Amino acid sequence: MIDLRILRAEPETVRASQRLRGDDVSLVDAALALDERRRAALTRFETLRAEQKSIGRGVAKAAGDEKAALLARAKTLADEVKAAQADADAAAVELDEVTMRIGNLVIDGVPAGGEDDYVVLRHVGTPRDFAAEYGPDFAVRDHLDLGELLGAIDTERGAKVSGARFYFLLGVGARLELALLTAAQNMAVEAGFVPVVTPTLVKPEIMRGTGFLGAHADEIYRVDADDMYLVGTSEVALAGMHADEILDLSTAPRRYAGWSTCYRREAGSYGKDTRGIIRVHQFNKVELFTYTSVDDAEAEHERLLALEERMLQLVELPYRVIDVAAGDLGSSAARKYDCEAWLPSQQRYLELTSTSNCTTFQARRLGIRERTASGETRTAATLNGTMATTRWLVAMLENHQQADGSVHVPAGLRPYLGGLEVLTPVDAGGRA
RNA sequence: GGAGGGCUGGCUGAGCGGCCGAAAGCGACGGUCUUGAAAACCGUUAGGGCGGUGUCCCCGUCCUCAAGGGUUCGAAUCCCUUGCCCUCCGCCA
Repeated sequence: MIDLRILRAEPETVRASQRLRGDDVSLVDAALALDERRRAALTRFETLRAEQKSIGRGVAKAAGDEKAALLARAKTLADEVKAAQADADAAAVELDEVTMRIGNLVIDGVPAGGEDDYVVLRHVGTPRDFAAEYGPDFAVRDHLDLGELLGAIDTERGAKVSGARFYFLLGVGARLELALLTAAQNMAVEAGFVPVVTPTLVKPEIMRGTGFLGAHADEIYRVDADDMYLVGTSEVALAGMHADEILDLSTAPRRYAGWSTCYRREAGSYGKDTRGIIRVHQFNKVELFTYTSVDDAEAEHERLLALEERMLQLVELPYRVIDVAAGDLGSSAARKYDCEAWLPSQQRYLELTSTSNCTTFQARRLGIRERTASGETRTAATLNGTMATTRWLVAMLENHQQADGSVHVPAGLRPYLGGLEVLTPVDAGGRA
């Protein structure tokens, strides 16, 4: 939710942001008009209510005729107050409906446009030239071929048990995922993040508060019998953790590294990435989440990005960093950086991390505030970023494959795999 | 699943339907005392909306005692509904 005070004080800033996002600019003026109406209705109600309270106090002290007269006046006032309150409430609801549809204020420098208008900030690492290494006839294996050779991924049985977009990770697949996530959480802990294992079922108000019931409502699994939602990321639980709290962020931000399973319906992506485990209904993720003061938010965003990049470098993946365009930010983010790893089998980049600076947008709706040094309260800023996910296995298998179908294990992960240096194909028996 | 109990300020915990946004204690913060600290003593201490003058300090007013309805001139206090928490029993792990 955007700040109404900014909307009133600098409507042109908000309009410009809406324009950059390609969103409806007229919402700004609609909100301003409704705000005007709401404040007028509120003043009317308050005036009447103040009189009612004052007369009410008089009733208690008065007696006889005087009391009767006051009671008569109070009776008519009671109805007027009730009506005025209904007016003010209705105006507030209408205003809320409109302001909820306005996206977060985009930060200066974010590229305009939609999904394809991102700006590439840098490339790190170099994609391998398999033809040069193994000869022109070498056929690059995709992650599913490799995963099956290694006895690491079984999508057929995943489908048998749970349907399309489900899978089993087994053998070195299971070990590799645990190694990756453990390494990620350890790196985050060393950087000062508190490790957390979060709930994955949350109440409606938390899901709504984090903004995931808006445009992305179709993506979310709902457990009907209990009116709960399965989270698509631990960001939901981590943001909800301090809802309606006033935090002391004066000495340091609150930093968490949440480990959770994530669930996504992938409604709307029929036929897209259907092979393997690129796009699945269930996966695991270590997510960075920071509560900080709004002044520090942009610097923290750079820190999160730097940590993500360190993790990508630990597992030796070639990647690029993009500054996501305004129209592709989603309503909460004021800026978003994605890291995309090279995917040899498809000759394209695949998103592995995404870090968003939500400034005060998410925190305002969740009632997350901080106590400033001068003792005042103000809305905190929240940021999140991906430290590692199951999807990383896709890029790791493909980029680290060798001619015989074995897969090189990055040195940084070996401590988590008992020193294992190479994942080697199993014979047919390994899968059966 | 069955039976009870309960939701009040950072915490504990009072609160006859009418100066109750709320006693008291703890904690926190400031001060006195002290070489310093502790103790003691004094003081301050919920959040938010709107308006005003002001604009690094205030003033007025309204809302909030789990949420939403209702009764009443007036609700933290009475009634209803919902949610959540706790205890005991049963069942399952």
